[in-house]
Amino acid sequence: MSSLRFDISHRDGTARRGLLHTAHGAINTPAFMPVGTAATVKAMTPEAVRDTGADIVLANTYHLMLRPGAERVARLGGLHRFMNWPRPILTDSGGYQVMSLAKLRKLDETGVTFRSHLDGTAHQLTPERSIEIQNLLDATITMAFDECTAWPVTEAEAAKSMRLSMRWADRSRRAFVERDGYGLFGIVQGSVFPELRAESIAALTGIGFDGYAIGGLAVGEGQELMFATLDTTMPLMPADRPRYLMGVGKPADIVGAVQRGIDMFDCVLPTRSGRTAQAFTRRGTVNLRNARHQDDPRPLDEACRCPACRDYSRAYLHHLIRSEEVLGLMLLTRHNLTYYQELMAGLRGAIEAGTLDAFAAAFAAEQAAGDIDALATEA
RNA sequence: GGAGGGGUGGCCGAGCGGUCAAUGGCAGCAGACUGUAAAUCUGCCGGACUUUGUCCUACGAAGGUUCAAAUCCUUCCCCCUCCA
Repeated sequence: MSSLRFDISHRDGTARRGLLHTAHGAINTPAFMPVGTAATVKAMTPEAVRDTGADIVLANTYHLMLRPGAERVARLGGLHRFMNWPRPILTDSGGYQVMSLAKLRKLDETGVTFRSHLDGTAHQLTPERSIEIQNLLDATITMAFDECTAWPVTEAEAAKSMRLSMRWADRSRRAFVERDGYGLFGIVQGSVFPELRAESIAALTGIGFDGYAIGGLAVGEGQELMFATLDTTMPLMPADRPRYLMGVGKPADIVGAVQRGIDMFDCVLPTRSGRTAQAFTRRGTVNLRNARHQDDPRPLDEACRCPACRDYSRAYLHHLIRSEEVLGLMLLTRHNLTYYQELMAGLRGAIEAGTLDAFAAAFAAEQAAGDIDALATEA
């Protein structure tokens, strides 16, 4: 019996619409979790994050252990109070940094020793320490410590990496302190190899987790391979527990993954792209830095309810980006996060209505049209 | 009046006889971004063409030296610093 109640209210094909109950409030699924690595969703106030429709945000063990330090956050009352986000928080275990900071770390059976990207000092992360840190942070959902298998890999390398992650998953489970409304998720690895994914799922369900994540995808393999991997992997995942596709993704990735039964997502794309001038829209992406917008008085997307679209012109957003003004980052991040959350709301509504396939088809058609002029009429 | 320094592609600024259509930076034009070492990174950036190449026009202006000049010489124009 898990301490995280997960109610699935609707199904449409293999997709599910649910509610995950936690100590910090409920999460509507399928859910998108904005990434707030350093205890902040960059360029956003927590109020603004909530206003986009987010129920939960993600923070990062590795970054927060280096600065400001897990013990300090604990002394200050935990992450929710520290960052003024009273709702659920999921913390990544540092497993992604095992991959992304490959040049700065040494890995062995015990765990990983990182050289801090901030000051070069050495810091060790083991499954036990990662779980302890996430406990100190007061994470609502704790992630097992794993190695995000890089791409490309041979099957032998992927197997070795996955099996290490499974041993670490067992240690993570043992280190986790059960509390009501808190949970621990295991992470399925195995790259794009169906047998390895199956072996990984068997290992994790044997240990028992409150939710199951799929890791090691969207690392360069491409959407087709990612979906193919989900197609063979998802039927083996426990049906009554939330399923979380880590690090995904582009809007089209999310739609396809929801159709395949994923309940939770996180991705830096809406926030990072918001800081690099790229806006996500129903008609695809728009680069607001492009000269074509400099004289355009129209809103980015007339139908969008976010402040960037509601109160400002494309020309002004373009000017802010060009001028490297902070407001430009704020507004575009706000818009992208709003777009992602509206997409999730649309997916949830479609599952409730039993019209997910039609929703996905309409989504794809509109994205393919790619005509951003159609988003706006002169105000 | 005297002494000296300098004028380089939109801007700043290297180069100081050939490997220079000319390092860098900025600006400009695009592209990328998927559990965030990212307000970052990459490409293009004199013109034309049959565009991993060829040909034009280019380093204040005009002449000159040289097989060869942004680079050396002469004159002129303009800017800056210091001394009177």
